[in-house]
This record gives sequence, structure tokens and C-alpha cells, in this order.
Amino acid sequence: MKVSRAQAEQNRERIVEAAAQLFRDKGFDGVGLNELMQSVGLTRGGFYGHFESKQDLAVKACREAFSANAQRWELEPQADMEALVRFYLSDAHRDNRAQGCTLAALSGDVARQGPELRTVIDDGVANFLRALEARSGGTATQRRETALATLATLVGALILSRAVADTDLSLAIRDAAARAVLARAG
Amino acid sequence: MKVSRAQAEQNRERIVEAAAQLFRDKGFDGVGLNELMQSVGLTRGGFYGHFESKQDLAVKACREAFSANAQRWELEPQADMEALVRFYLSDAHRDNRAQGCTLAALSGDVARQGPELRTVIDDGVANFLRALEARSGGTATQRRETALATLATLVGALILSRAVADTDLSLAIRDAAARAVLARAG
DNA sequence: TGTACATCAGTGAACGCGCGTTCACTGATGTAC
DNA sequence: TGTACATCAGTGAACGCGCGTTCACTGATGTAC
Repeated sequence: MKVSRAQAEQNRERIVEAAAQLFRDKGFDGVGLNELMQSVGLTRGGFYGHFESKQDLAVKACREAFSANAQRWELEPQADMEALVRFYLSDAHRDNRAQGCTLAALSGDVARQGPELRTVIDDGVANFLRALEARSGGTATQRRETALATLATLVGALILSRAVADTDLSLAIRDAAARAVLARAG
Repeated sequence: MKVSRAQAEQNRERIVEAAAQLFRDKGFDGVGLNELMQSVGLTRGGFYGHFESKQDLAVKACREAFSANAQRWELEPQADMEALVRFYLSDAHRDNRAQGCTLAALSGDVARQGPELRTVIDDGVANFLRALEARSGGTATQRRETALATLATLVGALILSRAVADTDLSLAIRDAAARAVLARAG
């Protein structure tokens, strides 16, 4: 059945938002178009009225996911580095892949994907670096250096803390990473 | 056709070794059993004479991959932290997923897998931490703290440097991570 | 404002494909005498 | 050492399944008069 243009546009947005969460939660290969479309109350076939291909959606969903991540820090400019790190390495973030950091959720998958998707990652990295630089001390050069190292430490700690089975080890990695990052940022 | 017991055992080992490389290169879902068996000159059906399931192989292949990683540092105890970091964050390592660090290659995938495989990750993390602790300074507690933070920074930097499209950004992340890690280890 | 018709968002069956897994079979290996 | 037979590693066809994608069709929406 046909649906109003406004409704169709809203459906399209809901598909992108659902994909942004499902892909982060289960990976690109872990989510089928059938499951995706059903999660927004539509059927399989309607997908291709909105998107060229699954790959096309992956690019748009990834942008959406980064946009949602960025809003958190742009809307709370008063949150300092300690608050950012405390949240980033929290149990809540570790256990909520679907709404968490896109880099931690998808960087592993994305390295095997096409160049278009990897360019989206560049933008997401740039976003995150901006938030980290704004919360670092020193000259512009020093702040960038700190932000780059902090990015690697935070993302690595979150990915590893999700991968290990031992919950003590998971916590030890995050605690050590948090202390190292905060000591560095000054 | 039947084959000698020694040959059969050797075939089994070759499957595990091939899987250890293919899984790191393409991820668990990116490698089919057909492709895997053909890569060692056998046919699809023979797989189940050696392994219970693909999941069973994943566990064994992961152990094999960690074992190959560990040998590098155990066989070269004279390699100090700087040599380790220089290699870990090199172009060569970034571009050679198949034989590179198992944590960087599979941590993203493994977080969505069963507990048995994640336990194997614990052992791989413990291995790597041992190599890092042996190359850090201070008390045992300080060395463990340093090793944990260094682990997160190295793995995060390698994963991100593989995910981004911009080669300058890829290098900047690794350079900043290397400097941060070496400054910390003292 | 009301009617007639074109548009097109969404449906659901179908496509070919490769996946992990199973199984009857083959024939060289290993064993018993 | 030589022969007869049981074992079992590997083969290759087949299984059901879910995947991404296509398409003829439906019927409410939006438009033209």
C-alpha cells in the first residue's frame, strides 16, 4: 500500500536509525535486511525503494551513528576530559554496543569494507578527535598529539574490555587505560 | 581416499594454521569452509572428520594464532619495548592482518561470539601482557599497570590505523600512540 | 468542493547463491593370521 | 614375508536455510480538472 510522502520519509529515517543501532550491535554481516525491515514494521521488499543496496545503507547508517555519538559531547561542552573518560570506559558503555561508540563497535568490520565506508570512519575519527582536543591542555600541536594517543587508548580499551571473558580483566584494562589517559591530559 | 595417519594429522594441522591466517584476514564470517578446505588442497566434506563444527575450529584457530604471535616475542627476549612498539605499529604489521596480532584482527568479531572463544582471548591477552610487563620498568604492580594501558593503546592504534581511509591519519594515530607508550614505559 | 485518474510506497513471492552440515561411498592404509 | 580383510580419511552430491536482490502487483495518496 502507498503511504504519504511525509510518512515515507519518516520510514526511511527510521530504517537508517534502526540500522545505526543494529549494525553497531551485531556487525554489518550480523544483520539481515529482513530482520532490519521488520524491526521498523515494514517488509523486506520495501527496502529498495529507499536504498540502492545494503552497502549504501551501511554508509548512511554509519554516518547516523557517528552523528548520534557526536551530539553527546557537543551538547555537553561543560563535560571535561574526566567525565568523558569516565563515561567512555563505564560498564554501561561497554554493555551498550547499539548506542555506544561507533569506532569501538565497527572499526574491526570496516577495515574489510569498501573505501566509501572507510571515508565515513575518517569523519567519525575527526569528530572524536575534536572533542578530545577541546578537553586537552597545551598548544594546538600538543592537544592534537594528546587527542590522537587518547583516541587509540580509549577505543582499544573498550574493544578489549568487550572481547575478554574475564570480568576482572575487562575492568583492569579500563581502569589502567583511564588512569593513563587522565595522567597524560593533565 | 584414505591417507596415512601421519598425513591425516598433518592435514588437520594445516587446516588449523590456514584458518588462523584466513580468520585474521577476513573475520570468522568472511571465510567459508569450502574456501578454507580448498586452501589446503582438500574438499568440503572432509572437514567434519577433523572438527565438530566451524565454531570448534574457530577456537582452535584462535589458539594457534595467539601461539604464533607469542613466539615472536618469546624467541626474541632481547627485543626491548621500543623494538616491540616499532614493529607493532609498522606499515608492515598494519598491512599484514593474516599473520599479525590476533587481538587487533579479531577482538571486534569475538565480542559477539560464545564464551569458549572469549576465554581463548583471555589467554591471548595474558600472553601479550606478559611480553609488555617484561619490557616495562618499576615494581610488579607498576609494570602491570603500564602493560595494561600499553596493550589498550597499541591494539586501539592498530585497529584504527587499519579502519581509516586517510593514510596520513592512519600514520598520525600510530606515531602519537608510539610516543605515548614509549614515554610511559620510561 | 468533488470526481477521475496517475503516481508510487509498500507487499510478498520468487530468484540464484553460498552457507554449514550430513551421508553413502571409495579405496588406500593398517592389521590379523 | 605374503595374503585377506577391516578401518577410516577423504570425496562429492545433497540437505535445508537465510542471504541480498528483483518484480508484478496493490491500493491509498496526490493531482488535474
